[in-house]
Amino acid sequence: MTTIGDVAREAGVSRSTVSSVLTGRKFVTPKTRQRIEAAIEQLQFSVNAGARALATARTMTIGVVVHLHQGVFEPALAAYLFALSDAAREYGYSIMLLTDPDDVRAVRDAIAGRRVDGLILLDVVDDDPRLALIEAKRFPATLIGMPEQRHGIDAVDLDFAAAAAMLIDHLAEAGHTEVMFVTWPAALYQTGSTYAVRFAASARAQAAIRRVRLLERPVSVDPVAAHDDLIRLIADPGNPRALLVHNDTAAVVLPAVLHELGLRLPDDRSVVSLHSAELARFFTLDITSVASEPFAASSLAVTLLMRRLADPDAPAETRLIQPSLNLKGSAPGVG
Amino acid sequence: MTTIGDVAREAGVSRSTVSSVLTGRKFVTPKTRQRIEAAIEQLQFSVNAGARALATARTMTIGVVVHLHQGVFEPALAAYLFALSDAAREYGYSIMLLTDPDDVRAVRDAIAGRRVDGLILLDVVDDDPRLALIEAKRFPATLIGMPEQRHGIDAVDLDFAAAAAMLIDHLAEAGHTEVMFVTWPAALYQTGSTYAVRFAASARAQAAIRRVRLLERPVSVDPVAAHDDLIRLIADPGNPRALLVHNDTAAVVLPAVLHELGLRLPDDRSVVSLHSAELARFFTLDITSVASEPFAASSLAVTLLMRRLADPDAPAETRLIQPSLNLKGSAPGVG
DNA sequence: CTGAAAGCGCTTACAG
DNA sequence: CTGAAAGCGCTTACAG
Repeated sequence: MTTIGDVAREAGVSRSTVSSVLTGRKFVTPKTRQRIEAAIEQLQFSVNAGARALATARTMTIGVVVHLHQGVFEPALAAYLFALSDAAREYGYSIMLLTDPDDVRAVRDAIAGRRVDGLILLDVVDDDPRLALIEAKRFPATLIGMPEQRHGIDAVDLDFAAAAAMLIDHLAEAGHTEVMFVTWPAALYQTGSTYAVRFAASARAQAAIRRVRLLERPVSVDPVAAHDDLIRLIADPGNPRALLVHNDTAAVVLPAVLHELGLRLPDDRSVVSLHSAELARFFTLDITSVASEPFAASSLAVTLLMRRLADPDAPAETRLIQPSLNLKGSAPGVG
Repeated sequence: MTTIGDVAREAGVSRSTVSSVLTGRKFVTPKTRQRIEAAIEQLQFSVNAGARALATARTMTIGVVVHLHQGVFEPALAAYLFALSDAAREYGYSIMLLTDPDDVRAVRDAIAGRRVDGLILLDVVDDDPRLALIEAKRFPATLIGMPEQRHGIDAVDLDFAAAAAMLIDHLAEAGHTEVMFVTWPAALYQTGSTYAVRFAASARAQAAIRRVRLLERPVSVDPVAAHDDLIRLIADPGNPRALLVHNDTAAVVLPAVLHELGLRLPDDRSVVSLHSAELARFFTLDITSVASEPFAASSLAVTLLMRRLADPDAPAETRLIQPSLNLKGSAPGVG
């Protein structure tokens, strides 16, 4: 491999001068600069990122911690990863994937090994043990998710509370007084998955305000089991004909279930849902919904992290992304 | 941050001795080893991965190049990324995501910057310009995909030719003499996406052997457009009632299309498909199929790369993963 | 404006 | 078995 020393020799200057043109942080006369650039070109030189990282104490990489705990809808994650990588590249940063199933260890090792300048955490839960660790080390990080206790860490997320309220309103305005709330499995709420918890709490509150009776019905995230759950729930004449869905698998499986039961939207059932727009695209879901915003959330998360890297002492920021309602024909009528 | 020097001082030994216990490549007497380990524990020391990388010339990270070109079914990629990350971790390696839309630059920069020890390329195409680059630099890499010209680079992939033959056989044995081959958009074949090309070529060859007439019909990868394409194709009475599908979007959209047309499997149509098992799970696709094997392919790719890192001069390996037929009720009858 | 020197935090021959 | 020294490829004060 050719090093900065080779370039210096070729250009007949010192290594520091080469470094100056590399970093662009010092003025170099056009003449010698050109000689150096020619040498770089000729030797096909490119700086060793690791060596630079050691010298500058900046790795120019961001660790993305993905904890594939139960109930996470894996296909939706790709959108976040690509969006994060694209956003990071805008700032010259790369993404390192941190997928150790022991998520605390993933964070501890990443910080200890100094392989990344900062962390972005996906799937944050309430009482997330990783947060105290990050806080203690004062390590730059931003959360995608909004736990109750943020430990002074920057966080960004869709405003799930607003989303739930919007969807309840939509059903209420269509005249529904009873709604079946298709939820994630109970386990997900118990782990304290922040978006699930916030969405549910807000749905309940808004339902109370709108005098809508809300019947909560958990559905599996395993597609086959979800299918069976939904068949049972929807076929049960005792259950409301309006559905509020917050469960990606259920949203995906729902069209097939309705088909099997010979039901049509919005004539036989009214459905509103919260799911990712990408998902809706691929599954051609024709359901009035609020879309989660992987792209917006990811790019905002990177922005916050960059700000944090620039100013470690800035006050912690919390940013909620405003949801928007995506109207389809799945819920205009009264069930 | 605490360094190896702090540990050495604390334990009353030299830095090299600390390093010896860290790397485990030299014998250290149990007594001093214990002192050192105690110091490490007490100071919460952890080696700086970047510094080690510089000293050893091994970064312990693998670059995964993902080129999101048109026609790639994004949700399926997550499975590969997680599988790669898990497999890499088994060997102590991490994954760096390389998503520069300029895929040649992605590879060039990764190699030049020495940020990774090796590369894994997803979505390799025929005449892939990245391959010559890798070959020229003799950089360790393995392809997930099987281009005609492998440039001496290790490669692993599902045996798409065998898969196509299996599926054609299945339809032929059910008595079909005409099959509509639902393909990817023409553009994907033109870019030379190796799996698409190999699958199609083998499907044609096997169809000829089995005296099956194959009508190739491209379908969009955009869900909405795919839906319309399929409605049109399937509703056309001139088209065969047996379908061979190689297009993830089409496979996903198909159930809804059949539903809309009031058609049932296998009574009205026979369908076989090639798509990922993960996809089938999430979409509850009930279609006789050959599954692509993201997990097997990823873990084999990492294994090959590790072998390559250990022995840069080993002859190039090419590994095809044998597909298996996953029988569902979608195609037993004669259409 | 340019260069010599020290340093980033490790590892690895090489002496002893 | 342990330590002093050199080196990995950079950057960055500091002189000049």
